[in-house]
Order: sequence, then C-alpha cells, then structure tokens
Amino acid sequence: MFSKACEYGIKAAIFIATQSYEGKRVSPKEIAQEIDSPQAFTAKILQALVKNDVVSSVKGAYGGFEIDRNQIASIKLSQIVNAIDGDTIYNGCGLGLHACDEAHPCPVHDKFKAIRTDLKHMLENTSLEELALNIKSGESFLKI
Amino acid sequence: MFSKACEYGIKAAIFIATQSYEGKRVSPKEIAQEIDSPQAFTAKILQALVKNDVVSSVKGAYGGFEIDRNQIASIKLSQIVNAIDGDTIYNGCGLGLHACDEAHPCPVHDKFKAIRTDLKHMLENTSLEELALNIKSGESFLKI
DNA sequence: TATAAATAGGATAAATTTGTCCGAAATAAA
DNA sequence: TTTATTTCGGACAAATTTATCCTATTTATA
Repeated sequence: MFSKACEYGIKAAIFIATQSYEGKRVSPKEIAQEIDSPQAFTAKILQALVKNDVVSSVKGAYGGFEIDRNQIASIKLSQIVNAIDGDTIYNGCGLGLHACDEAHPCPVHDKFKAIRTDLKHMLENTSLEELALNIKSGESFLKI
Repeated sequence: MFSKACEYGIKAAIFIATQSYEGKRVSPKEIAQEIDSPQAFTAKILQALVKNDVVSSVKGAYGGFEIDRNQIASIKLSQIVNAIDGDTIYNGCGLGLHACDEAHPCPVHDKFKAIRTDLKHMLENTSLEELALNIKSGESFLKI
C-alpha cells in the first residue's frame, strides 16, 4: 500500500509525538530502535518530514527531533503520506492510466473510486494525536 | 496501490477476454499495443497468468493467448492480483509489522481494516466479464 | 573559544522492480 | 518432414527504491 519509506515515516512521527508529550527530543538512533528501521535511511525520511513541517529538528548538542505539543492534534496522516509518497495512492488511476477521469475512465475506475475516497477520508481525519495516545496507553505497537 | 506488473496483468487479461469473446487468440505484441505496455515485460506477466490459470496459451503457429469463454465470468480481479502481487495488499499490515493482529495491532490497524476489507471484497466480486464488456461497449478504456 | 554532540546532505551501494534479448521448445501448415 | 510461427524461460540490463557512509554545518556547554 505505502512505500517502506512511508511506513517508517508514519511510525517515526508517532514515536516522536509520544516523546514530545514528555518534552523529550529524540535522535534517529532512538527512533530507529523504537520502530525497528534502518537508522541512516530513517534519518533521510526525517529530513523529508522536517521539510514538510511535520516534525521540527534542532541541530547541535542536545538537539534532536520533536513536534510542537500543540500541533500534534492537528497533524493528519495524510500530511505524512503526502510528504513521502505524494498523493498518487488516493488520487492516481488504479491501472496507471495517465488521463483517467469520469469522461474517460479505466475499467476499474468506479470500483476503485469508493475505496480511494474512503482511504483519503481516513488519512485526512486520523490525527497523530490519537495514534500517539494509543501507543502511550499500550493499545497499539510500533514494532513486532 | 498495485505494482506496474499487476496493472499490466489486469489490463492484459481484460483485453484477452474481449478478444476471446470473438474467438480470437492474441499475441503479446497485440496486447502490448492495446494496453500501452512494454511487450517483453508483458509477455513475462502473461506467463504468470498462465501458471495461475487465469489465461491459457497455445504454442506454435496460429497460437496465442486466450481465455475460455465460459470461464470469463467466473474469473475475479482477486485472482489476477494474487497471481502477480500476492495478497499482501489486503492481508498484510499497513505499517509493515510482521505480526500485526487484533491482539497486537499496529497504530493504524483498525483504521485500515475497513478499507482493506472493502478492497478485498471488491476484488473478489469484480469479474473479468463485467470489465471486458465495459471495454467492448466503449464505457471504459485500456489506454490514454 | 574550543569541544563535543547532533542534524543536513551528498555520494555511493545493495536490493528490488521493471524491462530487454535471445535461444529452446512446441505446433500448425505446406 | 521441413518451415514458419509462436510461447517458454533463462540471462541480462536499466531504473527505482531502499539502505549505508562520510563530511559539513550547527549549536549548547565548558
């Protein structure tokens, strides 16, 4: 569904959020351990999240990655997915046609429409807050 | 959503079905032209569809690919997707966790569940017949 | 100011997916 | 039986994604 990079990005953002609630900045090393991902690759993905204003970074000693506590609730899954994979998952054609639309649909256009709309809606209405709180409460997990 | 190979496979199967209704066998060359795909790569994908009993092939002169007219209605999209991409799209974990289930869910487990179930249901209930008939009637298109 | 710690970012490598090429095997027709 | 045609299948190549490594830059603290 999503690229590996996007999976790591989502998990990283959730972990950073949980730590930011406690006023802690985290390093790519900690993040990679916590979400079971390759460290250097994760660091690259974090750069993309910083550029797209999903997380913020502080360079130098005592630096690290964090998310403004007051913004966690307003950050949606769609922002993270967009930052890394773009919007082709829920906007592109299911069969890869370049110009697929209502007037010129691919064979599965209508069939996919509902599913993609649901997916889009879900991504746009799922906040980092609820995902992070579920992790903190032990209801869900970032690895294994 | 699907791999390029899977997109080509779905379109190829639809085209073969339309031609099989008219008793015509088709070559990878014709298929590739009709669905706008790389010919040799398409031929490889056709082999996978043959192995998984989605289409049948006839070797030698006057050979080609075809689908038994009486089976077109009973072949579902899910068979094609399974033959090429496997079932990870609607069975694997949305965040790539190896052992994600109800008891040990990833943060998006429940959010994805409905969407993936819908996707699975759609793929299992969409027949090659309806897709091929829509192409024949000009309601949908395989390229551009 | 010097030092240590941390992210940024470019270069590179490995793995996977996508795509090509060519000879072997099969088959219909002359 | 020979020939032309066609799929099969293995080897190879290109492109993309995933992953690593190293240096530059930034910054808090001593």
